[in-house]
Amino acid sequence: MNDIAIKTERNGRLSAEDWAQAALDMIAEQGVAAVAVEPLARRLGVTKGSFYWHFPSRDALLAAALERWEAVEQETVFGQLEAVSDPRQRLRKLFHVVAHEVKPHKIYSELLKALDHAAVGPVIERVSQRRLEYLAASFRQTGLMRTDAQHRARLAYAAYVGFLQLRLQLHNPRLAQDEFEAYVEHVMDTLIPPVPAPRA
Amino acid sequence: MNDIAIKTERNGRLSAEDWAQAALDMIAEQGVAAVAVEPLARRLGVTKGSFYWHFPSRDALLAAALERWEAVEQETVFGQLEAVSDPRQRLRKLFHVVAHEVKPHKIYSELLKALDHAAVGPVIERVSQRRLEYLAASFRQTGLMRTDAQHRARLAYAAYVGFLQLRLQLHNPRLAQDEFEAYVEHVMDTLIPPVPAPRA
DNA sequence: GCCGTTCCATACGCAGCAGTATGGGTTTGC
DNA sequence: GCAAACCCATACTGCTGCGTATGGAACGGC
Repeated sequence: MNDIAIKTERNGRLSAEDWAQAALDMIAEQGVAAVAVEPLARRLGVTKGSFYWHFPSRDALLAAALERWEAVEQETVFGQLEAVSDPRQRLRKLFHVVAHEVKPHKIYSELLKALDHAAVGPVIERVSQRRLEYLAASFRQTGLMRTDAQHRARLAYAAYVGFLQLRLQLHNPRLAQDEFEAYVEHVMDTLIPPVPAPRA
Repeated sequence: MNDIAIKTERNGRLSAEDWAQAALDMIAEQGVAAVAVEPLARRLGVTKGSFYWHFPSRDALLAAALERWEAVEQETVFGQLEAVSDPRQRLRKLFHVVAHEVKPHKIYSELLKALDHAAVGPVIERVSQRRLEYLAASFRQTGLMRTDAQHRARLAYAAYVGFLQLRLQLHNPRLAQDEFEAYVEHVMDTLIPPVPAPRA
């Protein structure tokens, strides 16, 4: 009784974008491998006949979904940081946002797991590269020399990726709420360079 | 011509351990989802008839493979560090080993990707917990207070996990060999606390 | 209201993997 | 050297997903 309801909300016909969005939802929930035509059709309340009118193959759907995701990925997380001018405060806000808004990163996490897939690899490559450069630029502004800023960006980004992997399934979830806050503070104190002391 | 050779090297019969090892090899190469009976049988130069004598089901094979892995996982990486007594040197050696011996961590990386799997989750939970406690204890010995040591261990371990994910497919591989060494140095300088200054 | 386009259902063939049944070959105990 | 346990091949069934073919319903222009 849940499978049919989804379609009737949107009266009747589907578009290619609907299928791409459904594929992204499926990726977020169960990963890239779960993007299958017939299960998606069941969820949307239609049959394969619908799908193969909009797309020539499953791979085409995956490509469209990834393209759609990459297009809107920009403002999802890093868009909230435009306003903050101070690099340290911007990095702190970034860490805070990443630590608490996990849902938007679900798709990215699942795509990382499918890095070996031919269609996924290049997308993650580009997105990660952009984010790394953004991080490196921010660290550069905090006073780190160029290579150190790049290395610190790599370290912070690796910690971010590992955090995504380890968070969902690991340790008791809500008992350690404030302990988690303390952890985030520790991460920021460790990775964000201190303000240079004013020369006496 | 490659599929048949593997079996004939080991003359004839297979054991349950052979199947478990083959499953682990498959996990290292193509992930948990690739652990399928018939492909493994083809690789081993036998048929399914062999498998279903040793195991009642595919899940049983996965469970046996995971049990085998968890049993030998201890000495694989962390066993090399028993000798080093100085905590800072031990951490440095750990970082160095992790950064350069990637192959042994391939299985762990693939198991992380399958954390949602019912049979994989508990194993990773236990292994990660043990490693985290080892890390926390080492950081504790460097002078960090207990909570800081735990947080630093989480951070270092998240960086380790993210490193595993990002390494294989990302960026040009061998051109940045010495740049990579510089990165590892940066990570150690950032995460390993300095020796406390002798009181003047 | 007619027709062409758009969208979808039904029904098919094909392939890959899980699991079962059964019989045959090989080793081992004695 | 014989019987019993051991190990494997063959030949099935069943399920699920991909892709195709074809016809029909709904919607749009006019």
